[in-house]
Amino acid sequence: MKPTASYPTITRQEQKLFTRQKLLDTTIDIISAEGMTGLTLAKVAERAGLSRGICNFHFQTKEQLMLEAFKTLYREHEQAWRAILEDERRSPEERLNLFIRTLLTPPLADPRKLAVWLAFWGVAPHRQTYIDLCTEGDCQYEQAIEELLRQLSPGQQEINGLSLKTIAVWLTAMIDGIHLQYLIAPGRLTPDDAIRACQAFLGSYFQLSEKEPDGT
Amino acid sequence: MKPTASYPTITRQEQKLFTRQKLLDTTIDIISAEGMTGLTLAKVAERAGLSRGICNFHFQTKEQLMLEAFKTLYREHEQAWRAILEDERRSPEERLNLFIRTLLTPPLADPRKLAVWLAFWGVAPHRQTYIDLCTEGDCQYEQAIEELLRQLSPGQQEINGLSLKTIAVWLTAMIDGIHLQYLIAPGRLTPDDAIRACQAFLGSYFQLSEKEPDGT
DNA sequence: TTTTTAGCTGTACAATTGTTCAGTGAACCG
DNA sequence: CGGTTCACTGAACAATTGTACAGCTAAAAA
Repeated sequence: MKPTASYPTITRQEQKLFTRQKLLDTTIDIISAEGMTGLTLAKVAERAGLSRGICNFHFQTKEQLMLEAFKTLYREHEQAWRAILEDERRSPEERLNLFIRTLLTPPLADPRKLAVWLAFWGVAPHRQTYIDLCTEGDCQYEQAIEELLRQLSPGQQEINGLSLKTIAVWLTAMIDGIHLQYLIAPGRLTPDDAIRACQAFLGSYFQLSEKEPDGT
Repeated sequence: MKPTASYPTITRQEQKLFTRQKLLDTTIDIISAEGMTGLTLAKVAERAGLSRGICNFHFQTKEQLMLEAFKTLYREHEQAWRAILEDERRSPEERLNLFIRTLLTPPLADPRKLAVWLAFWGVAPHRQTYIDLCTEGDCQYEQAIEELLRQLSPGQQEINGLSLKTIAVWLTAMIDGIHLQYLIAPGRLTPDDAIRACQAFLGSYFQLSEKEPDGT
């Protein structure tokens, strides 16, 4: 199959970037559907409609391809939470609520995407590079949450003797745990319930107005 | 290598069970060290000091071997929490504290073991058999926690409008999330901190006496 | 003892793996 | 236009994969 010869001819540079991205997308799709053990360079190439050696051409090695796919995932995630946490137009409380809701409901928290995260995490403990990536990404993530919590409780550095950083770490742990539950025990925990769990957890440290979208 | 010819000769039946268990242990060791992608029947056989076809002989297929290893893991885990949660000699509060501490500190919560859990979970979403196993195991687990919470708040079916079951699910989500943090961001969350997180979380629903082992 | 049984060996096999690389043809540029 | 560049091809590679199975040997049974 040849490069899609569209009307306004695509430059070679664009074509390369386009193919590269397609390979990354395909990689994530396969992992999502079949898990880490189902990922094969041949499969990626075939599914992308390209030739066998294409992955090595773009990424040299399979390891590199996986790492790059992982980075893509992290970038998407970062973009999502930044858009919410750092949105100055909303009140801190609004942001926190929206943040929780966004992370615990589709499209961010859909089984397909979560499966990829889990698959990568399952590999991460055995590769320092992955751990480094996680550490770096999660650090900024938690700092952003901490910052939001700080805005939520102006002046105070501690709540009930706990630093805001600690509470931020706890919240991320809780969110990750809920994601795991979604995957491992589908249906056990409804998104609404999960949101309530986080709000209840935070409610014991901050005064949050119960926001009911609609009354019964 | 021949079967270890000990002094009191081992029966054929015992030998078979022994070998079978050794293969399962080796499987878990390899997954722990290299992840799911590092698991190979040849490697298992070699590391166990046995011949190539041994895994197929005992488990027919690789899939079966993995499933059986997963079951072993679940059994160990179940044994651990049952010993604590159902220990009638301790007060409910003691049991809850011990339960949390046990699940969040070594030897149960050591990186080696957690890595295996994570590796299996990473595969689970793609095999119904695994999910079924998880669902079954987790159900009993959560029911046991719920029962303990019930003993902790006698008479009440709800707390702050939340069912005890809901709180039990939340607690397991929190514990899983902490386990994930241990692996993905080692050192970020200390066991002491993690224990405090759970206690703080539960503290907003139950009256628990802060148990300080030693004062500074 | 002799015969039977069965746990295990180790070779063999087809399939698949990640990776290499000379070749190709279209985009690029002077 | 004509020469160069380069994204991509696809056959070939050695290595490794899961699995099958005839044969061996020591335990069990007769």
